Amino acid sequence: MKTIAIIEDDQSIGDLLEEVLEREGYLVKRAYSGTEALYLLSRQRPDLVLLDLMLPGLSGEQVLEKLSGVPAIVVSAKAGVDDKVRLLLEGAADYLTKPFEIQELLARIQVQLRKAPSPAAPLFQAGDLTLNTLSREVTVGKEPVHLTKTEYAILKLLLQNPTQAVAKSVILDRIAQDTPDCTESSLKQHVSNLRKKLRDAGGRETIQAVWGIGFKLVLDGEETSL
Amino acid sequence: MKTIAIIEDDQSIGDLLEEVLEREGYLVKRAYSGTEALYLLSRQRPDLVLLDLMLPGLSGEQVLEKLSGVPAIVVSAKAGVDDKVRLLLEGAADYLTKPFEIQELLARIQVQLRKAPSPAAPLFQAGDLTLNTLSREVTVGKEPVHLTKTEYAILKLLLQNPTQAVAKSVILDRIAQDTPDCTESSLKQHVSNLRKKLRDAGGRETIQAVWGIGFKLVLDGEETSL
DNA sequence: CGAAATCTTTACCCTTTCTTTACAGTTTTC
DNA sequence: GAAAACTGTAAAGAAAGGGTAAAGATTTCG
Repeated sequence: MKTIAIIEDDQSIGDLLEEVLEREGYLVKRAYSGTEALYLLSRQRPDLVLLDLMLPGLSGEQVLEKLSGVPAIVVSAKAGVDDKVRLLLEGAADYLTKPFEIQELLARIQVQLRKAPSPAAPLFQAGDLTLNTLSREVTVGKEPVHLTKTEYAILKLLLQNPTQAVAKSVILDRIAQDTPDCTESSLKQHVSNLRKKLRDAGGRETIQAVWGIGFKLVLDGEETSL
Repeated sequence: MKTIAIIEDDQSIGDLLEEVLEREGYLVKRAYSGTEALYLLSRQRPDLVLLDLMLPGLSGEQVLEKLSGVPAIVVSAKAGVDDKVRLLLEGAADYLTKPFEIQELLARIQVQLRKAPSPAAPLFQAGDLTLNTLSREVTVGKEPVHLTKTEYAILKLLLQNPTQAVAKSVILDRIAQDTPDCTESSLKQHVSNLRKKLRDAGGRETIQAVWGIGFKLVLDGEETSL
């Protein structure tokens, strides 16, 4: 999901934008002044910024300087060519004059986002479970779950083979580099801890035992009658 | 020198564009129909295409499909939102309605060209942290921080992969040219020193340990642990 | 050379993680 | 139906990892 920061002091315009963007599936952050914008940007890096020029606090131009890589679409009532040219040369990715058609804005947002270097999101998902192999973060819904190295390795292996039964010997094999001394009896302990953490984070029971074999991930409320 | 292809059937408009662009220092190629455009593009790959929509032969849309990566600014007399949206979503990088100010076109051309070869940002930022690879300066907010060679290398590596867990072995690998004898135990010492310097300069705690793996940079005030 | 800065090593404490042991509940097998 | 084999969870001790300080080793630089 892409994050878009709306930097706009006019409440009603901002509300409208937020509503439209969220309906399109974007995650929206807002700031109402230049200084607030800088604070917002310092805390997190959105994929795109919608920037109003006439801001209290810092001017839009000053905010623009601080973006360092995040594309910005300037949305302004200033229709003059000089303003457009200046902002575009100063780093704006695009410039739209108010009033504008919301459809055009959405299209131009897509243009900006599609050229972002989307580095093949290394994400594994199943149900409300998400595992990011880059940040090594695991979430249940929106809830982050802290896993140990071994638990992470187990869950990742299961997520790579959803709905398939994974033999205990295979699991031990694959996590051997992380946890060389793990035996079958400690494995069941890890699985138990893992299940508890997922449960505590609000997840359904997703790791199921396969009798005599190992474990598997169940996606839906499916039952595997023996 | 950048090459721009002008695909425009109107001779006088094309001449005007060519003259202006050449005065700006671009190398200009021309095509007067859709089919000619495809031939031109098959022979050489310009850095940017200026594309008129109403072409004899193939339509602008059809040309657009064949561009495969070359950014295109559509220049058209069609001012309707539907046309704009359609073209932008089909791959156009920008859309200008005739008549337009030549200055704005030049600015938008620069916008397209400047982002072409991902210009190896000399600046890395995260939160209130800034690292300038040209001057080798690191600041927390406005406060300059003096780092040793090793500390600088570590921080730069983390800033290049924000929010990603970076394995200790990877860090050791990447800083090996600067600090060949660094081991895991000395690495944690460097990280400790680095954290202390950033802390003393007023920074938040941004370098987080990933248990058993290495370290990562946290942008938000997000918590991964516990 | 000598001083300062930098890097590595050692040591210690604390936290996290892993394995083991124990025991209760289930399923299978005979 | 009972023994055997397997699973699930808890608790505790063992092992490993991380954080920091201090001291020794090395390099840098005037």
